[in-house]
Amino acid sequence: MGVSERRIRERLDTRQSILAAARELFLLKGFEATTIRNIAEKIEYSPSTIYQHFKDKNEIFYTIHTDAFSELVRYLNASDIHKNPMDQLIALGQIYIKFALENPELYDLMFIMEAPIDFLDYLEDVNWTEGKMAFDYLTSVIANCIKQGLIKETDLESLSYLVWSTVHGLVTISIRKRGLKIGLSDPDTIIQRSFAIFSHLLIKS
Amino acid sequence: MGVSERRIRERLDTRQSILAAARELFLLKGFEATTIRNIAEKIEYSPSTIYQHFKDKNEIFYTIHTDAFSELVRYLNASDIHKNPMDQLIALGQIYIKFALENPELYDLMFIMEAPIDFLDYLEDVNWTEGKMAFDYLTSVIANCIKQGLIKETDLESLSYLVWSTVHGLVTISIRKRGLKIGLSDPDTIIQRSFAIFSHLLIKS
DNA sequence: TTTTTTAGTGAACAATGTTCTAAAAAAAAA
DNA sequence: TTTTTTTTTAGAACATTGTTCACTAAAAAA
Repeated sequence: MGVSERRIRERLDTRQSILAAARELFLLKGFEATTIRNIAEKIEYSPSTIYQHFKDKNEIFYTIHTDAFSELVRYLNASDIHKNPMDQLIALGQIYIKFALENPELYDLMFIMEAPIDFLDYLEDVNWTEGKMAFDYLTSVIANCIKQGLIKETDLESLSYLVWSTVHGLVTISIRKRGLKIGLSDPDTIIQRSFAIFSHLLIKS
Repeated sequence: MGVSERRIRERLDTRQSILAAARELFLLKGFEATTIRNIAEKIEYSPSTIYQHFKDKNEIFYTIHTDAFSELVRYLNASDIHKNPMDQLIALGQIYIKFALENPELYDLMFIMEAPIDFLDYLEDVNWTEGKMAFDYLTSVIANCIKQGLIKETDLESLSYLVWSTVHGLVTISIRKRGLKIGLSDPDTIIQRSFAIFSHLLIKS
């Protein structure tokens, strides 16, 4: 009898609908303004039902954050069309920036907000798998660059951290609205230009 | 009669005590956990008194953020002991990083959190004076480097933004706890190393 | 048909930022 | 000194938040 299978399926469906509603509200109005009651109303359940599927609000957004990482990684993988690892590295940076600028709220959730990391802390999980995988990918591409003599040999970990930090810095200043308020050029343009300069610095090294 | 002067002084005193209490609680427990009632209790006033001095919680933290900028700028000014603008630029970066790592909560408030910028939005103020002044200082030092041929001539705005982004990225990954959870070396060390690599890239350009 | 398990609800709790009304205190005016 | 006006302060109240708990309805298993 496939009855228990159906129940599992139904349970997964409501879980997914909670996530979909949460994500939609989050993209529309942000984290704080997305309340459990909002989500419940949207899926036509009572607020307490949500707590049957998620421990708390943080877990909901940790899950959304994980999904967003799948999307980012899918994006990043497109960089492997380049044979030359230096080209791939630059493509990687550009894709990363593009993702951040096109999905600022998701980027915020993944790399700035406290909610997902707080949930990780609650799990007493030391490993942020999502982030680690993306970082390891970057590291491997940079390792190829060094191996082929395209970048001067230096400490791989530090260099990878530098590259990540740079693109992260470029986009977060904009996302957290520190760029505009300073009378700079259009965020997108200045980010592109700055990244171009950084790329040249790397290549020439 | 100096009575009104005294009243103004007293008013300023309570205002300052609100700020001091808010700052202390904030450094101890963070933004969310610092409640208006907490602050009121600490200075032995009722919560509503606070609203006679500040429009809302955001204004309190906008003010703290402004004070923190004074401190940062005082720090940064120490960089002018260097005659060589390239040395000064590197010192600037190191001081900036030092400030961020020693005052992570303040740095967070100044460059990551939404509260101060939200208050700026409420004021309909387009200019984030505090940030602009610090950025202009950086820009002027970089301009000197270019003038003296120590850095290859490029778009000044983009290069300044790149330098700021890089150090900002280096420290914010750590502050928002994305570094540790990835199995990297000790945050302080890796930040130092990455910044050293970045400095070399800049110099050689 | 009865029992057990599951799904779902509504009311309630404590805490939050904020506002409003009224009291108390201080200063100014008489 | 007494009265009036202004300023300070407090306390209660409001709407909203995340979250929990005791209970009901429904479905599945026995």
